[in-house]
Amino acid sequence: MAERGRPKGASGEESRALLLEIAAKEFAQHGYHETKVSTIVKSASLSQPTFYLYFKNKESIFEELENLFRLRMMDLAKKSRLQPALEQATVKSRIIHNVKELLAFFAKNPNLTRIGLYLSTKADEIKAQIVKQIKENLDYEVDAGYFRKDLDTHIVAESLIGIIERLTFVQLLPKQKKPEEIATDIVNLLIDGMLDRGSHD
Amino acid sequence: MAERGRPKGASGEESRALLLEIAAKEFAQHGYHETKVSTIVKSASLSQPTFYLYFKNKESIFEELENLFRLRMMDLAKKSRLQPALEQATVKSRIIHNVKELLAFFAKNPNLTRIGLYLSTKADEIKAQIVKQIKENLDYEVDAGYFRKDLDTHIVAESLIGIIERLTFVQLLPKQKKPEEIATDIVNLLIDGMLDRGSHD
Amino acid sequence: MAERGRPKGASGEESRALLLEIAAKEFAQHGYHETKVSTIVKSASLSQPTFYLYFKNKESIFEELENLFRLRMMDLAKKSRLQPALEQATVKSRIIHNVKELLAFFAKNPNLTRIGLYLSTKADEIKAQIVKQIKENLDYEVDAGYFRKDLDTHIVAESLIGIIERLTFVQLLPKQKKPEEIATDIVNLLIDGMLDRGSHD
Amino acid sequence: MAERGRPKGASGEESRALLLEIAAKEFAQHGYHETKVSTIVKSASLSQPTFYLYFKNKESIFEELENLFRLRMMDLAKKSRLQPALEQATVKSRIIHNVKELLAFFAKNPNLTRIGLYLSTKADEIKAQIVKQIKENLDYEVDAGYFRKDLDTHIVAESLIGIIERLTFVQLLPKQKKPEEIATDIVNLLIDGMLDRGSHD
DNA sequence: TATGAATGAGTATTCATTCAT
DNA sequence: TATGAATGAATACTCATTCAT
Repeated sequence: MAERGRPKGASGEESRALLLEIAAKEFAQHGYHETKVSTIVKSASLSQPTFYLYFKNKESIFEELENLFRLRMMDLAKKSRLQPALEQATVKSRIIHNVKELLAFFAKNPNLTRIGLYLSTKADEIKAQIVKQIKENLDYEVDAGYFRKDLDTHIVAESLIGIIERLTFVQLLPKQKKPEEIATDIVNLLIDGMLDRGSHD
Repeated sequence: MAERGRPKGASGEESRALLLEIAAKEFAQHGYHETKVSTIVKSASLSQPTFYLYFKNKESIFEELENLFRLRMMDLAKKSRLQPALEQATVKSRIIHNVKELLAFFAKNPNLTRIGLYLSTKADEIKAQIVKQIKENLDYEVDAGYFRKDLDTHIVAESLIGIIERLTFVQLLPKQKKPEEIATDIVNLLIDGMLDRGSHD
Repeated sequence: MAERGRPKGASGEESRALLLEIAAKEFAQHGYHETKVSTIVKSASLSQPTFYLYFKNKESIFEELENLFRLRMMDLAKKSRLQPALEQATVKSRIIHNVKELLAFFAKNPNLTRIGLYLSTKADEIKAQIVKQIKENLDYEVDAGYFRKDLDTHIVAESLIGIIERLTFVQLLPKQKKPEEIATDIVNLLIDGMLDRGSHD
Repeated sequence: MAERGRPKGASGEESRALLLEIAAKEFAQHGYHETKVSTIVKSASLSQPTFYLYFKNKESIFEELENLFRLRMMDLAKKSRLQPALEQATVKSRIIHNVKELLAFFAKNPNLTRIGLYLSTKADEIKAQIVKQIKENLDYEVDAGYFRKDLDTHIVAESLIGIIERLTFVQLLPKQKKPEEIATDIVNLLIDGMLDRGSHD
C-alpha cells in the first residue's frame, strides 16, 4: 500500500523534470505547434491529465523552458561582465574566452538553445539583452584604447550575435566544431578583419 | 458601384495574386500555423473554396512563397557572380554593392524574406546556397590577392550571412537603417576589423 | 460567326448525350457518391455550368439513367409477355429465350445495368416488377400443365431473379460466358433440378 | 440518477461497442456516405472526439464491421464443412440445415448482413468464398452419387448464393418468412426442379 | 450553347484540456 | 500522485451549384 499512487516509482518532481526534458527535446525538434502534449506524455509514459498536474497548459511548459534558457544566459552574462582592468595582450583571449563560454553553454543545452534562440517569441528580447551586454563591454574596451575610437560598438555587438547564432546552428550543434575553435574563428575575424597587413599581434 | 467587393467576374490571376500577397503577409506576421486559410480569404474578400481553386492546400501556397523567395535569390546570386577582373580599390565597394543589393531585395520584400529566411523549413538550404556563392566569390578574391591568403573564406561567408540576417531583422525590416548604410557597416567591419591601425584605405 | 457559341462543334443534344453516357460509366464504376460532377464534365471536355444546362442536378442525371434502364426493361417484359399457346416441347426453349434476351440486354448495357440493378434506390421496385411479370408467365404455364401444380411460382420467380442477378455480375458482365450459355444453365437447373432421374426430355 | 446519459466513467469497451452497434445500423440503413460520424455519436450520446478515441476514422469503423461479418461467415462455413459420410436420405435435410443456419445468421444480424453482402466493397470477395465452400460440398456429394454426375456444381453454387441473397432481402430481413421456411423452399426447388414427375421425395 | 469565377453548406478530423475516480 | 474517459472548439478541405458574361 505504500506503493499505491506512485506506480512508476517516480516522485512528483521526477515526473515533472522528465516532462520538462522531453518537452524540450520535442519543441527543439519539431517546433511549438508540431509538438503535441499527447506525444510528450506518451514519451514519458504518463497520461495527459498528469501533464496538467505539473503545468498549467502547453504554453506554460514552453515558457518555463524559455525562462530556463534566459536565466542561465543571465548567469553567463554576469560572469563575463566582471572584468578587471584590461591589458592589451589579454583582451582578445578574454573575448575569445567569453564567446567560448557562451558556445559551450549552447553545446551543452542544444534543445534549450534552439528554443530560446529560435522558437521563443522572446528570442529577440533575449538576444537584445546579450547584445546590450556585449556592447557595454566593448565600449569599455574602446575607452581603454584597445579598439579604434570610431568603432560602432553596437554594430559589432549585433554582428557578433549574428555570427554566433549562425555558427551555433551550422557548426556547433551539428558538432562539426568545438566551442573553442568557433570562438577563436569568430573573434579573430572580427578583430583582425580580412585584410592582409604586414604584421600585428 | 462597379467596384463593389471585387465583382464575381474578376480575373482569376488577380484573385490568385491577391491571395498570394495576403498569405505572404499573414505567414510573415503570424507564422505558418497561426495563419488560417479562413483569415487569408476573408482578408481577400473571397470564400474558402476559392482558395482551393488556386492552391492545392495551405501547405502549397506556403511552398509557392518559399519558391518565389528562393528563385529571386538565385537571380540575385547570378548577378553578383559575374565579376570582371578586380582592381584592389574597387573590391570593397563591389562587395558593399552586392550586400546592398541583397539587403535592398529584403527591404523590398519583407514578408517573403521573413518566410524564406525564418519560417521556411528550407531556410537552411537557401542560406547554405548563399553561403556557397559568397565563398566562391571570396576565394576568387583571395586568389587575386585582395585578402590575406590564410583567410578562412567559409567562416567569413557564414559570418557574413549571420550578420546580414541579424541586421536585416533588427535594423533593415524595422526601417532603422537603409540597405546602403547597413551594407557599408558590415563590409567595413569585416574587412577592416576592429583594431586601430595607423592608416589604411 | 455561324460557329460562335458551339465551339466544339457539338449540338446541344450531342453534349447532353455525351454527359449521359459518361455519367453512366462513372456511376457504374464508382457509385453515386464517388462520382463527381466535376469529373463527368472534365471527361466530356465541358464546363460545370454546362452540366446544369442539361440536367437539373446530379440526382436528376442519375434518375434519368435509372429511368432509361427501367423503360427498356419494360419493353423487354412486354415482348416476353406476348406468348401464344404453349406446346410442351417449346416451353423450356421459350423460357431460355426470354432469359437470354434479358441477359443480352444487360450485356449490351453494362453500365445502365449496374445502375438499375445495384445502385438505384429503385432497384428493388424494378426487380419486383420483373418478378411479378415472370410469376404471371409461370402461373400461366402451371395452369397449362407444364409444371407441377404445387409449384410456388413466386419463389421460383424470386429465385430466378436472384440467379440472374448473380450470374450477370459474376459471369456475364465480366464476359466469362455468353447470354445464351448462362440462360441455358439457369433454366436447365431450375426446371430439371439437381437429382439424377433415369430419363426425361 | 446513476444512469443519466451514460456517465463519463463508462467503460471504454462499452462506448466502443455502442458506437459499433449504432454505426452498423446507420450504415445498413443509409449506406456509407449518407452515414455521418456526427449522427453516430449523437445517437450514442457521445461527442465526435470520442469516436476518434476508438476508431481511426470513418472508414476504419466500416472495415471493422465488414470484418466482423466476414469472420462470422467463416465460422459458419467451417461448421458446414465437417460432414461425415452421407446417406441418401439425409443429404437434402443436411443442406436445408446449412442454408437455414446461414439464413438464421443473417436474420440475427440484419445490419451486419446488409453491410457485408451489399455495401462492402469486399462483398464480392466474401460471396466468392461462400460459393467456393458450397461448391466443394456439392462436388463431394456428386462424387457420393447423390446428384447427377453431369451437374455443374459451380453454377449451382452461384445460383444458390444468388437465390439466398435475393430471398434474404425480400423475405428474410422484412421478416416475411423464417429461415427454415426459406431454406426449405430454396433447397426443394433446386434439388427437385420445377417439373412434375410421378413421385419422389 | 457555353464558361470563368465564385460560393453555401457541409463534414471529417485534431488537439488542448477537464471531470470523476 | 495518477489516469480512463470524454469533450469544446476549431480548421482544412470538398462538392454541388450558381452568377455574370
